[in-house]
Amino acid sequence: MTTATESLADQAYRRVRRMICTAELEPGAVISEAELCEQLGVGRTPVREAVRALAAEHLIDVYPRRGMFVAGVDPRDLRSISEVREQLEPFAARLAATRRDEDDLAEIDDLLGNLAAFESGGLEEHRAALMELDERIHHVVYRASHNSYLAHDLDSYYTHALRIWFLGLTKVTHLHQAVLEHREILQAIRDGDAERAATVMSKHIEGFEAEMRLAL
Amino acid sequence: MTTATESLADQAYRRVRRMICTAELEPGAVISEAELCEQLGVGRTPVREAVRALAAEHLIDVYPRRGMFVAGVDPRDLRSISEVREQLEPFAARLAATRRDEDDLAEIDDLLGNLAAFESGGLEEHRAALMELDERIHHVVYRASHNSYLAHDLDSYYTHALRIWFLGLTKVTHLHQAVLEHREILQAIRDGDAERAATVMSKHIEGFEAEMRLAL
DNA sequence: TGCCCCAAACTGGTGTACAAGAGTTGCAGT
DNA sequence: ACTGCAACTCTTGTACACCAGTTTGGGGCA
Repeated sequence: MTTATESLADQAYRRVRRMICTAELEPGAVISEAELCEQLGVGRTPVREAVRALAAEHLIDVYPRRGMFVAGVDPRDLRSISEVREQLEPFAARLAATRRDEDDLAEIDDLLGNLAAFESGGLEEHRAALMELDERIHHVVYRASHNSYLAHDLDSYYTHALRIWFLGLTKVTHLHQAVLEHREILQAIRDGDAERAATVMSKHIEGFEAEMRLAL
Repeated sequence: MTTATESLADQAYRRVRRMICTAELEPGAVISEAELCEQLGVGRTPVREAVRALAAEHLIDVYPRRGMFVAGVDPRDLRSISEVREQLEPFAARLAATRRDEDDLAEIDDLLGNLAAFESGGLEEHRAALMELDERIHHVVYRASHNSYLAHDLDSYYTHALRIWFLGLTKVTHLHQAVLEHREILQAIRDGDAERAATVMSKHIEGFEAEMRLAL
């Protein structure tokens, strides 16, 4: 073993971020360092580090000497986030279509296979699996863009989008259409069709915002 | 004083970031927590927090249990950063041209005045002042875009670009042209000419990358 | 003389104690 | 009954002590 034990701070960061973006910690909820400490079974330093990192991503609002709260999300935030994503996601898709290497293509083919399996079976009952698939698809695009700065930013935005998704998934319609779009994006990237990849990704992001706007 | 005492961690962050992007701390230099502690006169916690934040921005590479080093900068980084900036800066300029409010316009007029003063006088000897002006100009664009997420990301990229600028300013030519472009950008935003603002900003960013690529 | 191993020193990672500010609550005075 | 002040308590901010892992250099052995 290469002691692949990621630091407690990283673990804490991931767990808290997951709690926040799955709405297990609702917007406005108080974040108590002490509470997180015993909940995660670690000391204050890792918890503090995780919380600071989340604050830097605007997932937590910290009021010095008063308390820390899960950031609220209002339509303006949705608009701001979607605005940037509408620029960056299609751009990443365009880059991915021109730069994908063998590893990327292998991952893309694997994901296309998973998508096919989903399309034959029912969709609605596999919501969790579908969300995971969505995440994998977006991340392979980020990775295939071969621009680590872009990938990092898009990952951060994806987290925000995911949270909004969880908050507004009273009724998630158009799942089938979303799946189709994903397939089209992956195929375009695989085929090296940059323009089509960008166009479909653009529609995908815009559709997401429109749907979330209704649910919010 | 309104006891505007920002936390020691924030102060440390700013100071170290400045040290890095002015190349006072050269790429590859070791970052010693203990050394920074006595240098800044604060404890390890604020220093650690600052360093972690800088690591999150890719300005510092941290190898656990081995040491921390100022991140190197190679042409690939320049390309990656410029790629994203070429997307986001013109977009921000476009937004700014349509959303600027009274405060933004006041700041823009002030900056246009400063620019005029620079154009009449010599440029070369006021390098520091010109850089500060450049920073203020970019930041007013970010602010006028009225998208805090976009502004935050662009600020981070601006820091990287500034560092590259410092590293490669053996001979900074075309200063006059850069000043002209700045003026044109500000005027376009003031006039609400979104397309022109985006176009000029685009050229500005591309020109920056081309020049830095030569110097690197 | 060259190689290997062990130990010391330095690094960051973690936990905890203390300090300081903000909010709240209760008491006293009007 | 209401208002103002003061002390309390809960929060985060800071400093420091301790721990684990990595590096490195010196000494012993082949």
